[in-house]
Amino acid sequence: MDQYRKKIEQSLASAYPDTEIVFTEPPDPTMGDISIPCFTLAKTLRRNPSVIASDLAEVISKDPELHFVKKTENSGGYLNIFIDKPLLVKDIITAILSQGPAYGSSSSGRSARAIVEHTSINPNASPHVGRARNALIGDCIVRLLRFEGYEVEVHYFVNDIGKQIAMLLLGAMQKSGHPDPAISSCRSGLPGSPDFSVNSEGSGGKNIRFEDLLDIYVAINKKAAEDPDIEKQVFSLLYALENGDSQIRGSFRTLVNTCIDGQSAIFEKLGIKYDVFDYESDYIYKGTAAAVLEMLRQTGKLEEDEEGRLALNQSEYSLPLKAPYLVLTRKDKTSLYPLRDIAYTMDKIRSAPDMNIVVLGEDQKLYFRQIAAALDLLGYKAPEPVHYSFVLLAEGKMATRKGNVVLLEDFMNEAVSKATAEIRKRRDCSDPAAASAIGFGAVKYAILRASNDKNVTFDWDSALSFEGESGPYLQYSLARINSIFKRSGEVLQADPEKIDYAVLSDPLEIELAKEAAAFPSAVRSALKSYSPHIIAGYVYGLTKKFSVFYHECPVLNAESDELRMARLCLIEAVRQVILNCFGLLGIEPVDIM
RNA sequence: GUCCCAGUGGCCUAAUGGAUAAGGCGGCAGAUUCCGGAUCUGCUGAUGCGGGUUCGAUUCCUGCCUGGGACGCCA
Repeated sequence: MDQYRKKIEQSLASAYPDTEIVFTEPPDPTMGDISIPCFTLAKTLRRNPSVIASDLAEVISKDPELHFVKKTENSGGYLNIFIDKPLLVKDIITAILSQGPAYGSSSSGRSARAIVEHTSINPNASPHVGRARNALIGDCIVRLLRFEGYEVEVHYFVNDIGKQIAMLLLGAMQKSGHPDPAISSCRSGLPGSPDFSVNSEGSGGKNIRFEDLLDIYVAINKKAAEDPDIEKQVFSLLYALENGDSQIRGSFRTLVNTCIDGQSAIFEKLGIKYDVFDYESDYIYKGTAAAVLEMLRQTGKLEEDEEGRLALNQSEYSLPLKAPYLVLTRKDKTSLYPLRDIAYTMDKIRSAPDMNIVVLGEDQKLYFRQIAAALDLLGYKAPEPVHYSFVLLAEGKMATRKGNVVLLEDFMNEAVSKATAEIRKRRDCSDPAAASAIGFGAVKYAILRASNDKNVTFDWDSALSFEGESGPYLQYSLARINSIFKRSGEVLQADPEKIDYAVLSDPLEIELAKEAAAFPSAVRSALKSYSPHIIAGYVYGLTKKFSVFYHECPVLNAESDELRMARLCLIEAVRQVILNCFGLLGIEPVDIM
């Protein structure tokens, strides 16, 4: 459709220079394939829209280049254009089949380097479905960029330092039977305090399992709320960590890696992979955080408050803050998260200056503007943030530290066991591979279908629905296409170029082909706004049209051989586009469901 | 208090300022001698409230209401 629009645009441009032609699609296919609203033109040209439409029609009919235009209709200020159907269908199908897996890509990446940072969950527990939204959106963006030809490196920022992780470590030490006296003797927070590492032999950490972390984390947070001593112990741990206590450092790293391994195993099941794990603590050990602090000091905007904390004055950036400061250190000059984040982000920018994306929850919106301002002060162009809203529960918000969450893993397990049951119901057998693909497909679709900035209320029933607009519906449609080819016993011997597409005259066939042809523009708009839901919605629309076609237009039992071949080509093209969408969403095809 | 995001049938979701607001779930009524009924067909039913801009507003501006998020010592 794009190429037709372009040609029409060129043709009209010579007749109407300096006016922009806007194209839309008529609400009903019987009204045409392309439409030009003439109202804005009417205003600039000071003529009736209907007259303008007639004029445009005149120009179009006289241009031999526009032979593909079958007819035009003037409809209340809109000029509706009908494309020659056999030509249209042929163009669509041959384009899809010749480009195959690359169909829909405009290769805008051209091997340029890109970094996408996503997930970056605190390594304190198994991820809940809210965190999963970050990973799924991020992963889809990665897939879109790769589809467009970018050389993408996926980064995960491991927040392995800070109060919450120290809290978890403390909880782990207590849980693993670490003697309390050793902990209390550390309260002074002085370097050289007695050993309370958990990774050396004999003391706990090793036997802490990923599955236990959430309980430990919840328990210690509860305890801390009652006992102020806990916080003091936490700060001593942090002090020791920042000041190079290698055993403490080892304890942190062991615990954090237990968590990261557990988390990435879960995400890997969903097809989400990371290229680089960046450890936040390294920015302290390597001295980069300190170096950045020094750079900021050079700008003259770093101020020390009466308590001794260092904060960046951001008043010139007019951020909607109560006080325009970004606090970078505690009063003991240990770093706060923003400082480490700035140092880290600078690394990423140096590595991929042109395409640098970070996926962040909406709670980070203002914070990220502060980071961007700090980077700007240092002459760095901040990454492009992609924000998303939180997943809520019917009973309220999710909070890891309170323990009222739906874990992604539980969601995945429920979905897979439901898929297993459904398969047994239909085929009376077990098929673990298909069950996983179906269950995980349902999980991904359920999370990706809503636009990023919309709150999602998680509800088990609808999240686990395998009917209607769902992942399994998509896979089912594809399985049906595959099934037709399996039964046909022949793989398209005919050259798609030589098929007579004029036999595809049913409106359902033409609509299906046109829907398939809308894929490239869906990719463009998904990428433009970093919105996976556009792809999700698009592929659902395509499979929906296929289902209708499937019921009305028999392929294998078509009235004639010509029609049969043409329909086979059509569904082969549809299959290709569905597969390309699956590649973008990370949903696996299933042959037999 | 200030700032950001969202408000669409009973529930969930869609719609580059364009024509009759598109789907899913639920409910009701149907479809299988014929390529897979995880499907399809029909019915039911919606733009929070008030102004404004526009030939035209779910979309832009503005006031209010509701929900989510944020606003130097968490990350």
